[in-house]
Amino acid sequence: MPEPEQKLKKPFETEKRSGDSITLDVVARIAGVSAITVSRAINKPDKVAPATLMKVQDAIAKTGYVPNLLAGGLASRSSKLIAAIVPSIANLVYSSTIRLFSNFFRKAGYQVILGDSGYPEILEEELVRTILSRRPDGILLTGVDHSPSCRNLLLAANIPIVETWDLTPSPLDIVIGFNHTAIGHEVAKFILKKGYKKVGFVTGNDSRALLRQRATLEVLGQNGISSIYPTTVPAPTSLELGRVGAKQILEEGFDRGVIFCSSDTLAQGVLAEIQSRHIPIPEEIAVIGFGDQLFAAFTYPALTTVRIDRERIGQEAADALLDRIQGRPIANRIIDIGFSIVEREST
Amino acid sequence: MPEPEQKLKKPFETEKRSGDSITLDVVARIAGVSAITVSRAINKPDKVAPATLMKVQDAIAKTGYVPNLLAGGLASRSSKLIAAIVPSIANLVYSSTIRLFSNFFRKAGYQVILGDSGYPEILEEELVRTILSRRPDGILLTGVDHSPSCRNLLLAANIPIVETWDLTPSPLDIVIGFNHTAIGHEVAKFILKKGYKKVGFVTGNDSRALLRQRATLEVLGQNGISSIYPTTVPAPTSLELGRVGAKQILEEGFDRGVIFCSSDTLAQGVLAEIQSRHIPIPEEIAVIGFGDQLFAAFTYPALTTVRIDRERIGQEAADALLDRIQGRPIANRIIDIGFSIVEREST
DNA sequence: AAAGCAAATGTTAGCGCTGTCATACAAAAA
DNA sequence: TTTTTGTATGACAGCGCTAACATTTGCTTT
Repeated sequence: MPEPEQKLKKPFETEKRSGDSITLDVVARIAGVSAITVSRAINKPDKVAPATLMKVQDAIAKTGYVPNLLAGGLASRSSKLIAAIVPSIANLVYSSTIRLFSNFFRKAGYQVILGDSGYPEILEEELVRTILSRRPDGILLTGVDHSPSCRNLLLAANIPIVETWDLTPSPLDIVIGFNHTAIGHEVAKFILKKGYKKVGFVTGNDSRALLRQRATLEVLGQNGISSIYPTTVPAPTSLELGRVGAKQILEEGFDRGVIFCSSDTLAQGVLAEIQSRHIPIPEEIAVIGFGDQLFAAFTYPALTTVRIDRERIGQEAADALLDRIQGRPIANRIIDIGFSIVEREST
Repeated sequence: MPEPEQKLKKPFETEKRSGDSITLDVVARIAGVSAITVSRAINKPDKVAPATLMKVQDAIAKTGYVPNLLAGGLASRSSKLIAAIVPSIANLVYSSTIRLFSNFFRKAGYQVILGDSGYPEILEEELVRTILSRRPDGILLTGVDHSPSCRNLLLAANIPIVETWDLTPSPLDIVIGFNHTAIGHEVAKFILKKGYKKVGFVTGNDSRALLRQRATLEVLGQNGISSIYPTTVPAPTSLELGRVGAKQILEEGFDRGVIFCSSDTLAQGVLAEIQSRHIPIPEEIAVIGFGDQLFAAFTYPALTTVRIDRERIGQEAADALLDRIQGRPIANRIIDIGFSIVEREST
């Protein structure tokens, strides 16, 4: 174990209002040009003569200058910041999409800031307010339900907005998602076609997941399936909660049929619980997930699930947002990316 | 499907340099006070008389004023931004820690911006430069290996820095992590104690993971274990890659013993691959993971793994960073949070 | 009643950058 | 040669806010 006390770092001399930081002016003086020329050399290099550009780049390298985007954003009224609000960054469903989204915007010269709306103690409005105080050039939201005051706040910001993961006839600006009710109906038809007589549900406590369950039940009911075992588990789904849900269903006497889970993660837990009881899958109990996450094809048995093209949500959202930001017209304000049922070994 | 063309949102009138945005001055005029009083009402409400505070709050509500933190940060030389650089936000190992970290800082009035260093095409230095241009008040890094120019950049920023997930005798500022070599040694001892004769490795291509493997091999070699099946898989680990690694080991003739994986996710894939071949776990093949993620206790069979207190990394990092930012002395610049081996059903 | 003091509020001067317009200068056109 | 055009650069003001200092107000103290 190394000695904790090496050379002690100099304490952060509270250099507020010191003047020794390296600014555009410093670089300009060293390069022998004016500040605005340095600014141009950085932001619009084609507007600067090659020889000047070189002088400026030398000066930047020599001084280790790092531009101050707070100042730049204030002056140009463009922060080069995109905000994304997701229910939880610790959920692969969202974070993998956000990763693509961020990477796309990075290439376009923007940075993405994340807001996590999954803490029950904070209101979406509060989150949005905090984020808007950074003056993002665009914003991505998850879901289409917002309180009236939140809607006002967003509209007043007068920036491009994309709502995702759901559909609405009246988006704030642009919406990219899919139809949860249609998914419920299709899953029900799939269940009927496969001939399962008993149906269990392990559903996360989330409005969209509950919507899917309701839609599935509707069609199932219309077709005479009445042996239903619904379970709701708390919102951020996990493998553990999948096991908890499955345990509950099993203890209620469910012995054969199919269990429809509101996420692939829950389904993974359901698989584990069933396997721990040595019940054959899918011969006695079949399992359906939701999302078609990367791992769904590689569980044992491989998971039948509802495929959502999450990459496409991220990509379409990024494209639409960037088009709006850069003043290009956009083709559609409402984009339905659809879904499909991927049948694998668990059914 | 709803008609895509509802009332068309007014195009974003390029209101650059318009004067109609709501600023402190507007609020001040409506409240009948000076701008600085509004500023104080927002940031230091105890410095303002209750009656004045109320007037200001009314004016804010009436106007829908949202402070501009770009301007505020520029003027106060404090952005209220904390940067966190992680190898991938789409990795639960990091994103769950970051979530706690962000939540802590949110309560303290800071926002966390994320940088994803996991794209091979971008240099850490470039990422750091982008992030520093937002003038964060503190920065969290993952890992302790940085190029010299990156170190200079970070040091020149003169802000508190926490390096995590590893240990070094000479941190940039503060380091919070654990000893990968010690883990390798302990896992080797555990393997020896359990009496396994053949040892497979499924290791992600990551310097810290490789360090652990090397340390394990060292002790194993010293104790006469020579039946070794090492596999390396590409860097962002996944369930799929776990299966790929296991398949490779199995095809090389590995038939009984233990497989040590560099992440729990890989281990999950290894479990799936072994199960798909109907080989009993742990009777014939045992599996050890790394990280003790939430799901590790709930797989079937439950996973034996190396427990890292990730929450503690996040919490200690947040505490140390905030202490530094607020000028409080910190007790230790080097914090070793240790580890433990959690034995479950897979060994 | 004068002096002293703390709390509340205001004035001023930037923070570091970029938009806008002005200017300088060289090359092309007349 | 003079005029026109375009390119490169610069001066200046101001983005919206807050630190620092200044002033005012209403008190307590002597």
